[in-house]
Amino acid sequence: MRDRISPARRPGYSVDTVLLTPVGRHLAVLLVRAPEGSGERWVVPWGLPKAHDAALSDTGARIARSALATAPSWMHQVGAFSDGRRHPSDADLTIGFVGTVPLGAHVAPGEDSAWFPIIELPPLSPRQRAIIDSSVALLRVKADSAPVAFRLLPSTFTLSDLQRVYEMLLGQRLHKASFRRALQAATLVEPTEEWRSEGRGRPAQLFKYAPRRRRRARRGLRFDQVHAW
Amino acid sequence: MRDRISPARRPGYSVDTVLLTPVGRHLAVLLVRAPEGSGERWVVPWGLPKAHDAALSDTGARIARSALATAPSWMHQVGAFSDGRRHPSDADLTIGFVGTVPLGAHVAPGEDSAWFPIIELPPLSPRQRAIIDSSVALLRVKADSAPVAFRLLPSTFTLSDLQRVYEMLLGQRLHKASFRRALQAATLVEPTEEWRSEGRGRPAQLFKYAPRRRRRARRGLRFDQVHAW
DNA sequence: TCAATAGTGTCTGTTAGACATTATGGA
DNA sequence: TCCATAATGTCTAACAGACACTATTGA
Repeated sequence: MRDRISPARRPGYSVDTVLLTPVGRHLAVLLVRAPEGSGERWVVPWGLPKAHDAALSDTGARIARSALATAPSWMHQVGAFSDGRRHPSDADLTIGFVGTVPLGAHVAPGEDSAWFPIIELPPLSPRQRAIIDSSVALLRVKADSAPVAFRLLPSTFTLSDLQRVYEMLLGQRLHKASFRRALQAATLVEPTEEWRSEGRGRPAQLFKYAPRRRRRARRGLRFDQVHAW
Repeated sequence: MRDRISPARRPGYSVDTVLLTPVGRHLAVLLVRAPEGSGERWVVPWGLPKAHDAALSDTGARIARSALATAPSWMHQVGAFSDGRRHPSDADLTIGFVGTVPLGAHVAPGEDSAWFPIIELPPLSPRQRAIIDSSVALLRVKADSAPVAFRLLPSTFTLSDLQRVYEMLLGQRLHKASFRRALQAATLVEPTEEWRSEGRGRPAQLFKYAPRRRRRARRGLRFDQVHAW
């Protein structure tokens, strides 16, 4: 029993955008306040396709820009979702997108939106919850196949910033010396002339993303990870 | 009510199933003959959702079973596709699924369907081509995070079979001794009492998939892979 | 001065890849 | 017999992780 809206008027599909940015040691997702009496108090920014959206990604980008007042640094489709009963839209089908916002680049969200660490999400509709989970999983998968980590950082950053981003993407702490050695070997970053001092401790040199050469194939073979499907 | 497609309205979305099985040293995809005059001669098995499909995956599973005359050993959604002009259906939107068929488990396809190695695909609609490419990419990503490789093999197999499957998923040749050492460490397989002789050479022992314990976290960190988005 | 963070050098156990060797069948 | 494939043992260079140490700031 879905909402009593004339079936002919029911939208074909809706689009959700899961926007992620680093906050502290965790990823955070942008949620917007839901209208009163809609079941949940917070929802993922969503919308419906419009005639001038040539591609699916145009719809996602439009919704993201509207929620952020700026464009995300990266977006990717997560998939189509139909299970789970409630969704803010009445659509049977929702296409999910994940987007990134660089560290510190988000304007302070107003009263109608807020960044929630993914380990402390408020109650959400089952479908939106599933889309968020898939979005984080996708970002984590992309972390070691493409430098999506740098989309979560501004154009210059400290190596400690970068390590924290990798740690939140990989979900585990990393060894500092090993991290920097691997980074050196990968020639992904270049130092700048700038330094940044934050509170106590020695100031850190700022680096920029500057991939120089293709890495050679990974050494070896792994039968790792969970066995779950 | 979704199955009642009024003639005036185009269907909301179609579902494509990309079914993959090992053939020789490459993955092959099942294609079915297209009706005369439809633009292409071969198409990926596809269909439209029906009322009794509770979830998206039900539609995909139904289409796959119909094309195979059996159920695939594994299925996963690939995503939603809308770009590319032509598609066998008239739908603006296509949800793609990828499925696996174990080595040798496919019945000889009749005149109306055939397995094509993914390196020698016939002309296809742009959208279906994109869905195939994404399906293969998804399977390759899953190869080292879950033992999807075993879904491409029958219940017992030789270690050379397994290595060939990993090679087609990873897209590179592997070192035999290293492969077996890593496999041993992963405790993913157990030997059976059976042996199989194929042509010349020493007969190979048959193994079965029997994961015994969780692997410990991967050692180290990689900044590998391509930098392309 | 102490505390905190940045950054680097060295050592060691692990291991991926190379190579060699034996085993066992078919042609 | 020759050849092809299976299966395994050994060696070595590479390297992840541990540890220690210096450097440089703010409190």
